[in-house]
Amino acid sequence: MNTASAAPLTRIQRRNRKLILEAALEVFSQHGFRGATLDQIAAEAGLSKPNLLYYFDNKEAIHRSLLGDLLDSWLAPLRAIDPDGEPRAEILAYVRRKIQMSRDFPRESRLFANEILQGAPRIEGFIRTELRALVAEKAAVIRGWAQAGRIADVDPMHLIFSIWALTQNYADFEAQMRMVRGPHSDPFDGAEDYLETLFSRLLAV
Amino acid sequence: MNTASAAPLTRIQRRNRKLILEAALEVFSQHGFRGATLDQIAAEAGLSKPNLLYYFDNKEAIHRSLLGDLLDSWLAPLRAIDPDGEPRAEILAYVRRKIQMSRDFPRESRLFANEILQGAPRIEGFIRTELRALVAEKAAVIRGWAQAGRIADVDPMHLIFSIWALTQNYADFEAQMRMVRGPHSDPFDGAEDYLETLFSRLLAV
DNA sequence: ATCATTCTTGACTGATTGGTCAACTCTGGT
DNA sequence: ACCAGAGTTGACCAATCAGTCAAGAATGAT
Repeated sequence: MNTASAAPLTRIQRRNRKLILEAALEVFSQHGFRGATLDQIAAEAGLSKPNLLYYFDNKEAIHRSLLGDLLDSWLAPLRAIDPDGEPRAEILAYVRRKIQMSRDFPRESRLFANEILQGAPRIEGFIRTELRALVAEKAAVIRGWAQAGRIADVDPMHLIFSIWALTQNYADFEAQMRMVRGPHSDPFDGAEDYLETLFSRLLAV
Repeated sequence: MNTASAAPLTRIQRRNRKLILEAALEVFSQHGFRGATLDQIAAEAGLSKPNLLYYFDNKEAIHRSLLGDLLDSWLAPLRAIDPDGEPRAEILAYVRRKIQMSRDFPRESRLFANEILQGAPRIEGFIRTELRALVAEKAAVIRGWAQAGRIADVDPMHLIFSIWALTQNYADFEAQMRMVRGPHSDPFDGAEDYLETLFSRLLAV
């Protein structure tokens, strides 16, 4: 039961791998890589620790598998920005996609945040190559829009970073928001409208 | 060498406590509470592990001491918002104070971020009481400004959260920004101007 | 110079960590 | 019903963890 082999997965393999990754996501996203333990993940998954290590080579392999799945879906919303689209609509749609990801996959967002806080040791390659290239490409698109006077003249890099910060914030700092706003509050309430207003006014010519 | 006693600190005590807290900040802010080890902190501080425990009761006492120092300075910039000041200037000054804190104390920001990501178990009390009360107070001030038509009509809660997200972002995700923007870049370059533009346009009536 | 106090640490402990292994049970094709 | 391979786990291991302790070294007031 090693890494990627050509053998087709059995029904049991599919079920247990999913159980493990689901449990690991819960634990890693809350405690980070070093703070998480295999015993905790095993307990959360309802499996024995040796059984975990039957499906994954070691602790890092589980973590790597989670990050791999995550990074794919992380690029998609940014990649979907259409250079030939209506500039303001494209950017606002990107904001909307990102905040929906924070709402639907908050633990994935926190897993990512934990990794960055630790200096991104395990995804440095991804960030320096794929993410960097994609950001450079889309920043050029946005710069073009600004120079053509179709949106306000803002620094594209800061714009992209601010979109990340504002959207992921709702997932990463959800605990704080709930505590500050009270027990019966949903941090996402009004978030989409607020961010649409914010970026609309920022980009208006 | 226990907790808070009335005894005055000696020269050696002051020096070593500072060494320990400095080292602990470095380690805790990168790995979180559970991911950090006393051996690591001891090595970073250049002291032996038993010596660490001569100055602090246990691992948690070191962490608590760091957070305690932090939370004091965390409230100050928000508290400084003057209800009788010029609304837009007050809010922009707050943004400026926050981003300067991110620039000057990035590790403190990451320590805080780590704590929130883990569900804020050790500062839940602080958030639910002091921070919550202060946020409610300042949100009321901002709401008053909006209703008086002195700034645009935005949700004060979302406004405050977005200021936190955008400013702390430069410290918490600094590693990612450096990797995306290249080796010779300073993430803070242009950040202050960008945020001033962003919030100016958001709040303009 | 004396000496009580403060400071320091090597050697330790029991608990927990990631990971192994041999023996076991279950599954599905025949 | 059989059985080869897939799946499972109790018992274990070495390493690391937070924390203890007794004994020694440095300090500073007299």
